[in-house]
Amino acid sequence: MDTPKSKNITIKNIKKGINVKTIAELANVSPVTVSRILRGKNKRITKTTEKIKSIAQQLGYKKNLIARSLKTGKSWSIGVLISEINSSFFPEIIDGIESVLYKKGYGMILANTHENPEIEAQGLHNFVSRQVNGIIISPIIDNINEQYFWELKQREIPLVVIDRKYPFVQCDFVGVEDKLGAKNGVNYLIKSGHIKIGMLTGPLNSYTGKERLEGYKEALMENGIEFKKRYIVEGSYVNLINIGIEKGKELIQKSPDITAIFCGTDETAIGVIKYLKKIGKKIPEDISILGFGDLPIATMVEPQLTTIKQPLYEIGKQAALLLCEKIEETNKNEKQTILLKTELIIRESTKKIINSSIK
Amino acid sequence: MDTPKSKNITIKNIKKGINVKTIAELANVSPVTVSRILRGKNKRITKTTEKIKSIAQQLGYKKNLIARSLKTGKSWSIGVLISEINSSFFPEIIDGIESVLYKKGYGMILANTHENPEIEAQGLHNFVSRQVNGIIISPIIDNINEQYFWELKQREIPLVVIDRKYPFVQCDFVGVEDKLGAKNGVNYLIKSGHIKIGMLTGPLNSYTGKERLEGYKEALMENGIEFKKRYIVEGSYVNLINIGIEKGKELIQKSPDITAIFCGTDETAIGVIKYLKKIGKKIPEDISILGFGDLPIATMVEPQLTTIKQPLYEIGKQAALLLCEKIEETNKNEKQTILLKTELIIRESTKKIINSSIK
DNA sequence: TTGTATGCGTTATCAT
DNA sequence: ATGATAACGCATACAA
Repeated sequence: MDTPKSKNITIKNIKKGINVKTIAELANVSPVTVSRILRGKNKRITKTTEKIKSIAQQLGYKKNLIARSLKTGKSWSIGVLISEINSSFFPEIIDGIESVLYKKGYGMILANTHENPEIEAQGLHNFVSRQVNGIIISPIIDNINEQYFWELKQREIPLVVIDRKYPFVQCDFVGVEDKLGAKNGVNYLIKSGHIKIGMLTGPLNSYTGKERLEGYKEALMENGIEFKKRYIVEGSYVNLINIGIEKGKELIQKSPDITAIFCGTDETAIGVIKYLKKIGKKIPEDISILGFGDLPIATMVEPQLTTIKQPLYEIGKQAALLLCEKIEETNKNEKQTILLKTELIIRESTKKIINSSIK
Repeated sequence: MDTPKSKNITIKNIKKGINVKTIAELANVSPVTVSRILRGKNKRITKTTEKIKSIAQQLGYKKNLIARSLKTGKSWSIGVLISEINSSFFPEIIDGIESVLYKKGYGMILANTHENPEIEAQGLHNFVSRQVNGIIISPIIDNINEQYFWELKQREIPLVVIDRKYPFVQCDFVGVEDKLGAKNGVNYLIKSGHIKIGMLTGPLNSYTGKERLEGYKEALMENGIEFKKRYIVEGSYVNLINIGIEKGKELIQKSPDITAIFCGTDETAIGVIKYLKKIGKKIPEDISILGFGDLPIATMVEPQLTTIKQPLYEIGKQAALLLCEKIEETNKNEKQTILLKTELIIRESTKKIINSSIK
């Protein structure tokens, strides 16, 4: 290895201030040459090539991505804005997102809105300030930050929306077939002999809440079953277990005749089961329970939950892939909607009934 | 509002290229003045102050944090490196971290090692490249990236380790009183009359796995109960439910006489319960089960889990606060270790026994 | 292949 | 309070 000729490089520089200039001085070449060689822009390997690589290695040189970003206009970072990291829903999506971004070399800046519109606005603002090359967002339910989407468009920052489709703006979207999934699930209940089927919906000001209710309605309609409002109770997406307990109670008291309940999420389903057990009902013997999501807990509880599986990891992966295509401009399509398939997972919380009045 | 005098600002500039220079030209001042005013460095409010703020507002100017970082040497970003985002453990910690960082104005760059040492090394490398001002890390179990810690020290990048203490390097650490928590839990079992207490440990090459086993041993010792190797089975930190089922079986077959099992995590506890139920055992009547963690699932399963609560959100919060102190140099202390208190949460999976041979 | 000149957007410094 | 100059670290364009 070369012993670099003594120059006026201070200890301090060696410890934390190693840059192309430092290396250039030590190697007696210009900074540009160092930059080129370290980026592999020179094809032939010469003495200088090796010398410079060796020095960089010894000094622990790491490229300054901030400086590179400023020069090249590409930050290699992606903003991910979700509503609640501390949930059983988003972490798997983030895992999927990160798996793609990591491979492509993008860094992920994560922010959490807690369903607060001001924080959402601030988060998007920060992303712009940080010059992100793209954004993945799961908008808050009461999406009132419409102007921000427009602004991102003006700045030509690609945006992919996940989970909750934004109703008023055309955008790239990745989600699941909420409506069809719900419909298939309820169809299964109907085929199992259930007619009086209750539903504990998600919040009906949310995309997924509405879609899943639609699916429920469609399944009833296609089977000639009348839709009754008293079989419906609206839930929310916070404090899910307790919502399940409360609203499950409300539903049963309003409509004690139901033989099955379709719940908008696995967690509310678990809450409902908790309540039903408490009042002495047996699941699925007395009442069948159908969840939505297939979260890990679905197999931990008893009875194990029959539910509609959402491919969370895949949502994240597809969203990140789509975003990268938009960034790299390899995908010139107009705004597109990717709906991933759901899958009905039949476990223990649902049961066929035979003595149905119609059957 | 001022109508800015017509200058040669193109539409394209207005859309995405608004910077201090653009605003300066429109306001007939120098870029420096714009910069100062937008940063609030001028105390007196003059016509120009308002004029510039108004123009910036109208044009949707957002500061370029990349450029500012390069100039000021402060990136306002923090790297967070964890082993598995898709778990019931880290998301809450991240929530705690983010709550602090958001308030202070730092962005969070998140990366996921999946317990892979190469990805961990790469992740730290990326953080350095991105000029992060600090790092929070939960190291992989077989921590072989020791040189990286040294390198970060050389670069004077503050580092806070969470959850898994790094054994060979002195570092700032935030975790919980694993040993004491485990000891208190096992003490509770002993006070409830249990003597033959099995343990399904975490991986014993991990800090937490070792500490919790230590706590178990100490509790036995202090109560004059002999430690028996055949009461111990080693688990891992992946695929936890199945590990619980498998290793629970192994433990019961090895030592059918045990009346209680202390599990290294809530999830393995749930796995163990699953297995025990399958072979017809009743919980807690036949065997008491004690978990560790108090994850949300602890109250969803049946019986609800008696467990040792780890304050996850608080771990994240304290780690972020400590990191910020180190960055802002308001905390000049040597490397410090913060151990948060655990809490024994008594629920339904444990029971007193009376016909103990000693009692 | 190598080097010179220049600029990315911002701010620190020094002067006015 | 304002402005002129320079610099952060890197990479592009052009010339040699």
